[in-house]
Amino acid sequence: MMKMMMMSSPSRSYTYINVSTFPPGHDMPFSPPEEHAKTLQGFPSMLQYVSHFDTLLCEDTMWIKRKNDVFMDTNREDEVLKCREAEQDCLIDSTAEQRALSLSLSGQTDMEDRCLEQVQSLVLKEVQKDIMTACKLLNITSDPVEWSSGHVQKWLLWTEHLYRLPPVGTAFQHLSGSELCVMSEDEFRQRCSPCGDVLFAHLDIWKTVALVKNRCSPQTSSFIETPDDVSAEADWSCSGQPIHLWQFLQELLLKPHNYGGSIRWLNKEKGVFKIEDSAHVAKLWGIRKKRPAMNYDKLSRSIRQYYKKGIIRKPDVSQRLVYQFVQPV
DNA sequence: TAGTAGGAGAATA
DNA sequence: TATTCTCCTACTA
Repeated sequence: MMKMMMMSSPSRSYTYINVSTFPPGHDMPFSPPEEHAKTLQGFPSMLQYVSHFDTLLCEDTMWIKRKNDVFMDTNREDEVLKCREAEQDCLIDSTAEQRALSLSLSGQTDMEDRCLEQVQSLVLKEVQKDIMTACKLLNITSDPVEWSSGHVQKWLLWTEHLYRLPPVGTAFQHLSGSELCVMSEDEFRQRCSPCGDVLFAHLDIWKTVALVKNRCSPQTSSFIETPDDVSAEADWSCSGQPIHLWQFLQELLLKPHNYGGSIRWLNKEKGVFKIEDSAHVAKLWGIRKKRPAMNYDKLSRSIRQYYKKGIIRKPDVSQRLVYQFVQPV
């Protein structure tokens, strides 16, 4: 697993998962090495540094670094619990070893490697899900090598908005995905000094996942898609159908760890949702539909068109920015 | 000021 | 042709 995750880049590779919380008592004053801070520039503020597993713990993100090779984070509750359990086990075992002074250093390393592999497996699954969602929303393939220059621009805009990066402008204009993929981190920095390294890291995640996916057949892989995931992927990667606004909103709502700050359920059973960041949701919709002039005024007008069609309505008690799917999701 | 509501015509797939 | 975009006016919180 470790080898597979390292293969994508000649320098190093990254993957990530978001973690909303972390077990109390494991917090340590944050003092990341300089190269970590550099690589993590543009991501959520880093608050703490946990040395076990060489883990960087941020406000809502856990970054795990191992031998300069892998970054990870997650915020799915179930994955978080498993990550915690895996890490807790290692912490407990590690303490016992120190007290007993009976296990060799190599044995401890093996155990840590096993735990790390468990976490990595969860991480990769999570990353794949996120990438599938992004592909569906952007209507692009998951392998950056296959992207046209238009796809590259969509991905750049998307990443820029998702991670609140400074505008990339025309730094990567007219570049195809294959051209983008052979560029070094230095070239990224030269083209886009404020966030080139961050974009390089994100592209590297996509490249890594595409590489792992291509190398592992569904029969032999322990972490590639479940049957449901496969059908979901087929649905988004091959359909090419224009997406409707109500579908787009539902997809954002299905990824609360990515878009919870912009749109969230108030009552999922009744289909009631609230747009928290109207400008951001409109921007995302504009990117998806290649309508750079999209704003909330226009998006809300489109939502109101659904009133007559019986797709979306205002809830019984009308509130600003709150809507309700007539057919609960 | 920002959001809501809806009419009307244009653009797009 | 259906859907969405765009622009508009009027109104509300």
